[in-house]
Amino acid sequence: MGATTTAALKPRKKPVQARSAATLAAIHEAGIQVLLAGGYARFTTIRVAERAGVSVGSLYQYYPNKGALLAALLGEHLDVVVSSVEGACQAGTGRGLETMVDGLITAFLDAKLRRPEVSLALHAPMAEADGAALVRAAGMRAAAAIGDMLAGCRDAHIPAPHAAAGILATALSAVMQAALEAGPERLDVGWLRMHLRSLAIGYLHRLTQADPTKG
Amino acid sequence: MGATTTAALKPRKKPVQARSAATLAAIHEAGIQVLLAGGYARFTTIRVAERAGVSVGSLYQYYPNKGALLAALLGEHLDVVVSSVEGACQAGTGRGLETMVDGLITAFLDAKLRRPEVSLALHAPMAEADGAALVRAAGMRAAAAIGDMLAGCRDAHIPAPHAAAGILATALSAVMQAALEAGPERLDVGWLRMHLRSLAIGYLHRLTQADPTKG
Amino acid sequence: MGATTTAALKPRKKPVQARSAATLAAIHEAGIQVLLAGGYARFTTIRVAERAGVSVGSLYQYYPNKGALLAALLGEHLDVVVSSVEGACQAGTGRGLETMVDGLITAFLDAKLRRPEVSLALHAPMAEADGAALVRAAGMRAAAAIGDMLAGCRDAHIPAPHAAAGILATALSAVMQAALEAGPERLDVGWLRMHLRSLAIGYLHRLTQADPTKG
Amino acid sequence: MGATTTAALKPRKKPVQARSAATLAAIHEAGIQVLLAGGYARFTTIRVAERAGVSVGSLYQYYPNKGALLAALLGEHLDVVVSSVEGACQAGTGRGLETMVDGLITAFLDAKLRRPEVSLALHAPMAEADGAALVRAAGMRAAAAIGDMLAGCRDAHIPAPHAAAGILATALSAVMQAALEAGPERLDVGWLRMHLRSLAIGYLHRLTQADPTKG
DNA sequence: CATGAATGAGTCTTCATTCAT
DNA sequence: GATGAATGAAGACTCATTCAT
Repeated sequence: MGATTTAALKPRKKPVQARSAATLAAIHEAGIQVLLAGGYARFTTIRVAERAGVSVGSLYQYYPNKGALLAALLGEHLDVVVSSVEGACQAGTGRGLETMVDGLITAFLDAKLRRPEVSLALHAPMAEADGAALVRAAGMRAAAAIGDMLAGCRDAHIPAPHAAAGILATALSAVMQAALEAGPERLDVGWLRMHLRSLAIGYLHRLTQADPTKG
Repeated sequence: MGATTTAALKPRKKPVQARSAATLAAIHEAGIQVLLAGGYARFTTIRVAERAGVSVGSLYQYYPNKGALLAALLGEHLDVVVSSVEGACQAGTGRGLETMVDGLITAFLDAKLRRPEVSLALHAPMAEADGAALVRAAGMRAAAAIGDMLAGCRDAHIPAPHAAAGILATALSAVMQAALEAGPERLDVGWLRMHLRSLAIGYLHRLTQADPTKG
Repeated sequence: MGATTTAALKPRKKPVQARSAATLAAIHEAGIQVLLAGGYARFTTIRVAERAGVSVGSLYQYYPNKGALLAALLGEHLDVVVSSVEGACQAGTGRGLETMVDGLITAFLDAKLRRPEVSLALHAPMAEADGAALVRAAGMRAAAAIGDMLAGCRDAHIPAPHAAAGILATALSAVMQAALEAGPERLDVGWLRMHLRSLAIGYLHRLTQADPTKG
Repeated sequence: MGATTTAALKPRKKPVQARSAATLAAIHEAGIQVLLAGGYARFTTIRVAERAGVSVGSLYQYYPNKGALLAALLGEHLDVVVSSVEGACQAGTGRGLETMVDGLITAFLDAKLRRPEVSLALHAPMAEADGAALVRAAGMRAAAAIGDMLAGCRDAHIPAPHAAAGILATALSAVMQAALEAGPERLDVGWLRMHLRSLAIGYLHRLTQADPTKG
């Protein structure tokens, strides 16, 4: 299903005209809104089109099917976050552990908190079939970047840095998501940052000490 | 909506005859199978009934609606895991930090790995509306138990133990789930245990050092 | 459909034992209650059986199908009313017009108001296929009795008394039913009786004057 | 439940394209046909759509649910009849009793006999829950109009004219309906008119004489 | 005989997708 | 290109009826 699915989920055409770009953006935004308002279960093409102020037909001009739209929504969000993380990792290369982690977490928090509702809206789709694949891919990209950074840590030797990076990425994402789910307004960013930091540094620090024969 | 939903999702009747118990069990198992085979999107009452070898009508004799079946599946699994964790927490009360964490992780791993496919099957449903609520509730139960245990740690003072417990539970679950998703066969339990341990101990240890003004 | 239907709607067996009679009565009463509580749409065999405190199986011991149960409910009620009317008509034979009408209306009111809820409960079923046939038959019985009575009126010559009787029966029933539907508590019996009387006497009286060439 | 029901039963959208109008009309007509052919019990959305030569989906584009379709069918018919009656009542205002009654009955007969099958088809639905409410409302509109007319009768003082109007409307409708049910072909309109006239005039006339203390 | 679990045909309703205008 | 009416497969759920226990 891999190749076929992937192909089928590609957007139909690139917006070459200004109008197209605007329409595409409207659909995009509408998708998030619909997801937010009614959950994954009420995410229908008609509702998205209505909210975007276009007809279903137009929606299908841009996306060959519902899955492609969902994939686009997910893909963009994941890309923003992962790109941000990748940037931080490049910037952090060669630094000390705490500096690395600080940069990583700052980038991650910034990316996620720019539009917290988007993360909330996409939570359910991320768990389903095609979504999970995209998430997995994004996770691997992030883990690769983080792993590369960790491998070149100046003041600490982290064994199996790419494996550790995968675990780290997973843990940080989950805690972040859980914090968002408690309600954007109840969110204490300083508190959250502190705990993510403790989690990351504590974990990595511990890895440098315990000598895992494996990993 | 809380009460209403909860009420609407309650199973319809307890099996009083032997025949019923078998049917109920078959439906239960079939639910997992269907989820595993086709994902949440293909989880339909008809398919579940077919796989269970009963008619749709029978399914509806035990569950008032699809959501109730899903809730039952989810609820049972979550209960097994959380109960296991609660047990470990009670047993770990008054011990040292590492002992506590070891007990906790062992219980968690045992519960999750007894039937790894179940965790996989239930991943998507856990993200959707009603599922999320159940997960949240289970998470809180677990966090409460872990927090209580941490509060009475013999050899370390963990500030705001219940908050830490919540984060810990989230992180451990996510890493566990990700590990399962990589494929049950590719799973190196020893390796996983080590990393969960490092994550937990590293995090908690760090919390005792850093002096968080907040939390 | 006539003969077949009729045969199929006959109760399955006569209650020869005391227990049977009690069960039958319970089912009967439960039928009315269910109709009253949920309307015709919620009138299901299971609900009736539950309310009667018996199993569906037992219900089917007494009635071969749902229609038969409904027919029995309807039939009994119609029979009570029509019998009462027939009695009044026999008693009124040979009297004057007003005496006749008074007797008729008293009998009708008495029969209908003994258990007003029953009339309400049965309103919808009376309009449906099989019900309508029973109602028609009952109406004809009543019209026959009333017509016979009218034919022998001492102080007035009513042309085509059986035709008039049919119309009278229809009109009185409808007004009665409408009055019940307004709510049993809001019902002013004296007022209702007066109007039924005016309707009947006024109509019949008028018939004696106008010379209908036809009828 | 009043408001809710009413809202839920509203048609979904007005046809803006020519194609839509045709579809809507076809559905409407098909609804009557299905009711006539199979009775209320066989009135299903699928059958209506089939008979209309459209898909179920199309039906649901115009009516949010089955009840709404039924309500529309019923509503239109009732509105035609009541409007006709209202017109006659306005025209009859200030006239003598017999003139009034003649106008009323003519209007009523005309409206009902324009499409006798429609009345037959709608009989059963009129007795069920939502139908009954519509009928009640229509009855009140008619009674109000008739009552207003009667109140201004030139040659007769009718006590409590609106109460009398309600009873009159009920009686006339019932007799009319019963006459239709005997079969449209067996219907002698002259005969029916005469009896409706006798019923109405006889009743009203009698009311003016007898002095009812109440009503 | 009574019970109530099981059946499955039949309903209502939704929604991704197409295509005539 | 845009529109939105039409499609129809598919899903959730009900309920009359049967029959093993």
